[in-house]
Amino acid sequence: MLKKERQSYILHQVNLHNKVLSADLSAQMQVSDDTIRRDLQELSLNGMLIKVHGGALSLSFYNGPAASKDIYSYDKKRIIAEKAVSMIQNGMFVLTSGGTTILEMARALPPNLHATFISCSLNAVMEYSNHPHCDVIMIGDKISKSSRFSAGPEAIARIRQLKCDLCFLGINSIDAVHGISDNDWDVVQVKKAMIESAQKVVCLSISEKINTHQPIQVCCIDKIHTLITELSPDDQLLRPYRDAGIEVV
Amino acid sequence: MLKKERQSYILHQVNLHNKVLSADLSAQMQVSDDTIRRDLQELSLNGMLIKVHGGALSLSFYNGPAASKDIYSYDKKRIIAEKAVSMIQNGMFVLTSGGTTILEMARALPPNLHATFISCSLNAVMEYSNHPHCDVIMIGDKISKSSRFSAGPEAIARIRQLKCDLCFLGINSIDAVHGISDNDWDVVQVKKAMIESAQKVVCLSISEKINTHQPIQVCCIDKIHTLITELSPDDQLLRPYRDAGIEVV
DNA sequence: AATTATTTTGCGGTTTTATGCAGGAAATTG
DNA sequence: CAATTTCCTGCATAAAACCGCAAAATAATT
Repeated sequence: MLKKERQSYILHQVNLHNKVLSADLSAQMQVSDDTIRRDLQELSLNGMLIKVHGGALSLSFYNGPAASKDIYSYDKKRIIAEKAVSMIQNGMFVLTSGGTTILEMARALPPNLHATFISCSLNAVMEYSNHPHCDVIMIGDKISKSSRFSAGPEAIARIRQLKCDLCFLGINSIDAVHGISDNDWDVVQVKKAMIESAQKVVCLSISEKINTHQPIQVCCIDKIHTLITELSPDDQLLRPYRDAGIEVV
Repeated sequence: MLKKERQSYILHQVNLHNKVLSADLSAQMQVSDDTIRRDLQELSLNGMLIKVHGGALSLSFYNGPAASKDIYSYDKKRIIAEKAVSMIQNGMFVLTSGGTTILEMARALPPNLHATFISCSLNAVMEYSNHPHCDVIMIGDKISKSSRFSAGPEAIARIRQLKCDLCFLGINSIDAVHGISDNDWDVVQVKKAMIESAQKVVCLSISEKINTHQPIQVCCIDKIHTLITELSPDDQLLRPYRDAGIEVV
């Protein structure tokens, strides 16, 4: 097993479980404690994790999920949110995923809007339920803890019964070849169902995520009607998507 | 369990409850008193909390004026929560309502418990989802905004499909004649369904609510198996309930 | 291809850290 | 003020971290 390989496995484990024990790792990969210790040291030096006596902790353990980075992209998300809310009309049924961009949208809803929001995300539903007039429907199922999201066959079955006007997806990766992709199996299943249950699919993404891809495909690009980023609609980066017939806002 | 992990758990608990007892912590995490004491000492040195004889207080206790009022009934709810969690065994399926007493119970769950919690309450589900091992299932439906609760026929239908080991209800009123009653139609419908879907129904209530009633009946008293209050089980106030054959804890 | 340089790894011995335990001091409670 | 609980100090122990070195694996060079 290569050093790089080992370290990426360690990172994977640490981000998955929020912690790792040196002893576990050395047993799992059949290398000496010293090797693991040196790996953790190196990763810690590069700011990939936090080393502690006996093992290591993920960064999110201290700063909360990537605190500083989020504050940085807050403005961008705000711009996206403003563009998104302008698409929502009174009386509409709106299906949404979770994620920080969607939360920003939920906060940007005009107080006099009368619409119905449907979501699997605990955080999003919480936010929607602060709204004075909008109705909110929570889709239930087993909660996927990392993302605070109902995921499972029950949830998917419920979504399938719907046909909403709009579907807003906060996305992790989009790419003209691979379409939308993500790294969480459960989330992908739910998003797939949401896409099928809406007249119009709108993707929200900060420009950093444009032209990247992740292991699991959500859908190919022709299922998407609209793409919202913080950039100007005629930005060069968005050219491939305009050419593919997507409305870029 | 890593030292930092433990300390972060302590901090979490302190900020949640505004206070912690060393004895509770050492029991919950199965380490010696000394370890906890040293942790508290260290955290106190770093200004993360305020150490006092027997435990620690959150900083907001001194800084923020908010705390002291809550502390009074907090203690009662904490006692109730402790009694309630002791009824939960590994592997059980537990149906719960929402409300502050239930939230307190969710926070008091021992970290090593493995159980499945099912609820309609957004707040409760949020709290359960912080637990490292327990599974959490959200029942979905239209959100009743005032109480942040899924309520409606869909939710009731889902609950009807279950047969759980335990049902914990946080209740607003109980009375030997009228049984349990409440003042929110939607909440009552859901609670009714929950009662029918559990082997054992446990009511949690602070003593102030004993012998009071509200407009809408949830169920009559013989549906209840156990009543938990902050009082001693042989308190005079609870006599009528003991006589009615309810296990009073 | 052979050899040299560089990196990576494992091992023995030492130091540090984390934790529990025992006994006495201090604090809290009734 | 007596009894119980909690706190502190020092000590013991086991685990983890560290250090230096040599073997092994990899990469680079001739």
